[in-house]
Amino acid sequence: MAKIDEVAKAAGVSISTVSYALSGKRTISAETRRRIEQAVRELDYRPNAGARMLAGRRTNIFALTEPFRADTHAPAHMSFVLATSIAARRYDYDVLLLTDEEATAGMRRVASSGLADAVLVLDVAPDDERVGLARRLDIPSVFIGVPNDHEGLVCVDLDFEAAAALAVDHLAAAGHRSIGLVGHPPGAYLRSNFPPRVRAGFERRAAELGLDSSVERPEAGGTRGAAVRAAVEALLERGVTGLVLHCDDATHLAVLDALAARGLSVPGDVAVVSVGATFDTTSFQPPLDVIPLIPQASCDLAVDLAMQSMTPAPPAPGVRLIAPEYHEHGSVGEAADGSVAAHPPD
Amino acid sequence: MAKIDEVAKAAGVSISTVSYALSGKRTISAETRRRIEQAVRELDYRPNAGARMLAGRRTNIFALTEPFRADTHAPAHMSFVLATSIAARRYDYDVLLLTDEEATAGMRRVASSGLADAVLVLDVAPDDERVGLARRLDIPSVFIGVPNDHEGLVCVDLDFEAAAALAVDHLAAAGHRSIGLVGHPPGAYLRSNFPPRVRAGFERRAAELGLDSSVERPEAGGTRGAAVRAAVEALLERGVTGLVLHCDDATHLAVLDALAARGLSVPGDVAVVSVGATFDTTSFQPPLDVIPLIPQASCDLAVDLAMQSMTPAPPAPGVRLIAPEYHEHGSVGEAADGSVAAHPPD
DNA sequence: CGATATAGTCGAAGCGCTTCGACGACGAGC
DNA sequence: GCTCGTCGTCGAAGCGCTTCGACTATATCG
Repeated sequence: MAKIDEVAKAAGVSISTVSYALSGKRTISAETRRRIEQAVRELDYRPNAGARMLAGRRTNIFALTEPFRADTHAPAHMSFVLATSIAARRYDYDVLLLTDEEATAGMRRVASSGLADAVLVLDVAPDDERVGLARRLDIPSVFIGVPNDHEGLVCVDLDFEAAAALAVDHLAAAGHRSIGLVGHPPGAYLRSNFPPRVRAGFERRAAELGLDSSVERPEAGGTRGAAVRAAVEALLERGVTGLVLHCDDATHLAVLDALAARGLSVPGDVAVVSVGATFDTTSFQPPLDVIPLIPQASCDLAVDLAMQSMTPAPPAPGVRLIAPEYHEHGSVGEAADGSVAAHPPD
Repeated sequence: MAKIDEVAKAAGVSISTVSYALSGKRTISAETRRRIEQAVRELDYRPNAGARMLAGRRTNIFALTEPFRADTHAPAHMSFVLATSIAARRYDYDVLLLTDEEATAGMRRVASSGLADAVLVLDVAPDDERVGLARRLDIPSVFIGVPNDHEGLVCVDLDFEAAAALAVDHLAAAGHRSIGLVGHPPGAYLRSNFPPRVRAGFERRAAELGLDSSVERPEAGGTRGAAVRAAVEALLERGVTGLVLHCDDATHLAVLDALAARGLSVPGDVAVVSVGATFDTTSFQPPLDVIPLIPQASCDLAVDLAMQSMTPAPPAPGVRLIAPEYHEHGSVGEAADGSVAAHPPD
């Protein structure tokens, strides 16, 4: 717990010189800097956080609001929290966690007590109460996810619509004329911002290409995949030969099981593409083509934007969509009827 | 962003009176307090965090170190993070998250820069590098989990040994003479502190009661429960009629599937007890008896101890084990051979 | 009834840092 | 040779709060 005056004394310079050497905000001679750095090392000096906040008007802390509701899909959300935390550390920022009811109230508290320099908003609902609050806050915020009303906000996310459209493109290019989407349960469409966007992208592109399309949104868990099985049955009965999966890993498994139970092979009889997965789709049997949701991509960008928000030239409000990437793993084959269209785009 | 001097002026008192009224550290007349509180409300005053830290030598922040490694079981760990955060808020404390590589290095950084008042250590490995560091830190720490070498540390956890023993007691009381443990995969016994404790409690009590006992530790995931099925087969071949489950939810499902596939019913043919689950075991088919791991219990106690660590009378180092509780849901029946022992111990 | 305790309030001294303005030294330009 | 600008450094003024000691007014006691 050495203090800056001890460093100054050890290096034979004044307190302000130490401060400038450490912050780099004024030029310091190489020799002086060397002596200061050595003193810092020898004394294991680390500036006091409170003093730094008070004098520097900067906390080096991001508040991360992530409700962690009971129905939150833990693995995906944990990935985002982790990715945010890692991204923040690149700029020497720490992450303060606001969960549960405090996810909203804490934003106000933390902002007006000057505990954080910016707020990162996770697990964004379509109609999120943190939207209005963010506009009123006197520190910047960045949303990872896109609420319905996002005017004036800085948002970052995978382009889920484009991702779904890209999946449809690949199925269409392989000759599939009737395709199905296995989506999240209906409840998720109210609580989360992205399931509706996947669905919209899926249906729009299918319509543009003149494909038959259907959507099923089975409840996950429950009686051991029965709902998923029923959903798959329903899609197959409508003649679907290409499947887009936007759901959790257990539902992925259940879909593959249901297909196997019907004696259908992937990609022989049915083509399958996973969209927006944060988990590894290559460990399924068979490995699945995927347009992944990469937390690191969103979180890195979000943190960059948060940093920029604190400069004199903050980023313009608006939605930054990350372009989807298609990863082939062999789960999409030519449609059985042979009426194959052109090659997959790109 | 009103400041304390504005509150003082609005209430017609001095700055120090406002401070004392807000902290309660000196007596303030009812009338004065009323005027101050009103001014605080009208100005929406909130003390500046940095100034408070600097002057008060207290951050109102707990550092929470939780590595979130790649193989971390997300739902369980998220529950602990959430429970800790909620418990901390009860004392007006915020939680700063240290993940990944920073889980260790961040402890040192946060402690010596005075960014946190105490450290809460999650996801404790048997041989955890944070143990040595915690001893050297100049702020207190509380471990949620018990490392092998815990001398001088304050630790909190479910009494996993007693929990496993309690499960064995119930199986024995129902007349089961040959019992099996389905534990976490072998790797988890190195990374986590509690699987070995469950195993030890299981084997010790089985030996004390003169039961035949076997342990299987199937790899989870992978080829769709094949390892779990094999483990169950192996146990059944050894004549096991009572099963203790200490594993993730997917493995629970796989075990029940494997039993069903053999045409065995629960509790008719096989008795099943789940130990240390953080998930709901009543949604299985059938609902399972359980000795749950309740994150809230551990985290509340941990936060209480952390608070007490900052008083002039810190808690004595040592392991605080939380007594296990048995919840009956009908998955344990009398053993088939009829040689039933006494009733389950309370 | 004077000595003493107690309640209620205030002023001022920090807490450890950042940053502004100033100043000396020195090289460049005229 | 003198002025000017730049580089490197320093002193000191805060940042907004907590807390110590002191002071007044009132209550308590022998």
